[in-house]
Amino acid sequence: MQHYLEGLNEQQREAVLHKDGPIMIVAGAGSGKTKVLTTRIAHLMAAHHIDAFRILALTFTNKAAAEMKERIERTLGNTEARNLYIGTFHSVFARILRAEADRLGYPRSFTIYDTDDARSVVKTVVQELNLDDKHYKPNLVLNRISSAKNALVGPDEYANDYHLQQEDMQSGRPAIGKIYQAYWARCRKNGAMDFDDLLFNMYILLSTFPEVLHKYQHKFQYILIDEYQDTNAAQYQIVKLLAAVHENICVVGDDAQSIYSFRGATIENILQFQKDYDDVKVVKLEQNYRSTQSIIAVANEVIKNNKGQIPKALWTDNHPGEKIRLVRTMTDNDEGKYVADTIQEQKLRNHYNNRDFAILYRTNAQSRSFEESLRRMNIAYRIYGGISFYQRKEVKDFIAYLRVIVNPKEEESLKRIINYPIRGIGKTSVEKAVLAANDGGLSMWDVLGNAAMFGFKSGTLESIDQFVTMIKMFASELDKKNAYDVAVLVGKHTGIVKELFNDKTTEGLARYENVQELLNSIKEWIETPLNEEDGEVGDKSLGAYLQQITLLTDADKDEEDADVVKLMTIHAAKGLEFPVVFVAGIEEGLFPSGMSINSREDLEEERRLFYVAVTRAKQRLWLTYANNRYRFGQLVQNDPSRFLDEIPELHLDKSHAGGRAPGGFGGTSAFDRMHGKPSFGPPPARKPDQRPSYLGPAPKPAQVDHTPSKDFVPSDLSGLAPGQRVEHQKFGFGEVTKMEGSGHNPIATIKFDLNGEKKIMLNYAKLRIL
DNA sequence: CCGAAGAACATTTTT
DNA sequence: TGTTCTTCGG
Repeated sequence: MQHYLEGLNEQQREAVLHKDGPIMIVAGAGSGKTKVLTTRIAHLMAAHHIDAFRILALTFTNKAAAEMKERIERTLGNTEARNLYIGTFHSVFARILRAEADRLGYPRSFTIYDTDDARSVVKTVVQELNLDDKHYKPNLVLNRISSAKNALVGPDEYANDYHLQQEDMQSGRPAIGKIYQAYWARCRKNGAMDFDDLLFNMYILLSTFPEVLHKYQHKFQYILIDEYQDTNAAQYQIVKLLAAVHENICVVGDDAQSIYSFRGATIENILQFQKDYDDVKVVKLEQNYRSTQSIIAVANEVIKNNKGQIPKALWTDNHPGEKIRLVRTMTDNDEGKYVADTIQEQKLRNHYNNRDFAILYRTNAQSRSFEESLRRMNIAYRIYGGISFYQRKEVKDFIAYLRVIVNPKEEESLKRIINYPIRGIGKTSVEKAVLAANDGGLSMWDVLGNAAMFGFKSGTLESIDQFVTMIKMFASELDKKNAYDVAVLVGKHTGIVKELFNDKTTEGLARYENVQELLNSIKEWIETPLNEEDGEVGDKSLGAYLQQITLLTDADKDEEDADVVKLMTIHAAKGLEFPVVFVAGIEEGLFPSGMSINSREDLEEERRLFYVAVTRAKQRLWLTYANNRYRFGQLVQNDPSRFLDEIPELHLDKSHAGGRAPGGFGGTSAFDRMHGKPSFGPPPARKPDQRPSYLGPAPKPAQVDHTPSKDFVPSDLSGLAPGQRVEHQKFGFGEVTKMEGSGHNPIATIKFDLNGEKKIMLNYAKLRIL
């Protein structure tokens, strides 16, 4: 009975057994935090008979949630854990917002915008306000709006806030408030929420509808929050509301691992937790079960340079382990090569598999040199982060169709697909529709549905009508068929799948496969069993599917045990562990990032990031940096990171690759002599079709300008046929040799007397038939 | 109206 | 270096 308690140490057990009232678990890296959380939930269910439906667990990634669920199932030996409310803040709130959408004036199947979508809405809004998007850069504006939302500052409040207005004035962007208002309104009109809205609207829902608040306050008898140090103000307020009745709130976190302040997270939440509730139980987990003593020592040495932490001492009983290897290379390419070589060597010497290695870096852009060298050595790898599956153009295009079917008010997706595949509704027509919509207070979809009233010319009108009919047809199929069948129908009926299939280039093939994979994922989603009865959660509609996938990262769909080296940013590595870790690019300006060296707060966050990176390693750790690195294609010099100076010499082994001379500059070492040359192998061969650069750019074929005859009048070209002689405004006289192209886009090939053979698009060019 | 080709610009980090 | 925006020719 309760065998699951046996593997716990004293503090862990204390955290698990504490039943009611607030508890804060300060959990150092690798101290068994997930184990405590899952055991605690299992214990609540098994020993105290708490219904799974009444437990809310908020995690940082979907993957962590899935893992926890699985572990609880294993512990309890049943499938009750499926009924837990467990997931990221964003996905759990999306679920609730879906159920309560009508109260906020949103459709149930509201669209969730990812960052790209949001950016593009900002851009349109800026343009519609007649502002310069060179000055009001969408990214910058969106960040500002995002921070406001994360601080629960709404658009009107923002626009009327003296202090914020002053700030925007001083940065020369006084119109941000206006943009925020317009952006907010546009999202509402589109029936869409961005990531931040999922939090903000959840807060609005709870704070304006007492009966809703009451419902969820009572429903969630126990609340657990992982990675509490990375919660922001909005999340904090929501949690406070939800926990107010039962006060059975358990937060787990480590202030030393707070690395998301750029996303509005505030370390204050965890530092202040004890003041938020009476009688907070505090448990500290300080024993590390993950890493060697050397690794823990280095982590501790570095992090102690930060001020204002919760006092704690991370220690371990583990093997002392090897010293940490510090490696300098000449360039980032050498760094890549060194790491790949070392992986190869370690595999042989210490019998590691590919999956035992991780390469961690500060920025996504650093992945390239590692990719290249790993590929060259035939070592399988996988990159996490970067462009996720659902962000690829072809996937997004397909998803846009599905979004429009479910929520036709949604303009971004509508604009994306209205002329894909090409159906003759071009930019001007779209602009016209948008303008008409804005003038009439309608949605673009409404305008398209009544296109005849808005004076489109007949050809366009026909295309629009066909398009509208098609979307309506898809939508009506949704009542009869499941999401997968409808998606397949969309692929067939629009011709997208066929078009991609016919593209036999490598990229075309990949695009085709991606769309197939998307279809498979829908199928899989349909076939996964629903949660038990819980009405507001489980529905297998297309709308629910779409909401869910936007919140997925590619870290979430890990083909587990694939034997590959993992490459990711340090942020993405949070919560993970690997036998062997390489932390790369430890240079001033890169790590710490050049953006963060101007304030103590930012710099300390970089240091915490370094701490996170180091503590991912279980057995062996390499720290690498390069003297020179390509940035924007330009070779740039970097100094070694200040963090390296904070590591006492005795923990380091510098013998492997040049080491690092005291004071930061190095003499020539064996490694330098080996790797000092900028490149390996034969010099890059010039592509055969490339002209040598000393010849200058290839001369353009001379063009003979033609002055049109005085009586030049463009003829009606609908009957144009090969053999006819024509006059072109610019190219002069010639003979039609061939006709091709489709109905509304005919192309004639014409052999000109003076300018050679050219292809002419007839509905553009002006020709006179002689 | 559409694609190709050149220019401009971009790098923190992510739900 | 790699992507996205703009321009231009067919």
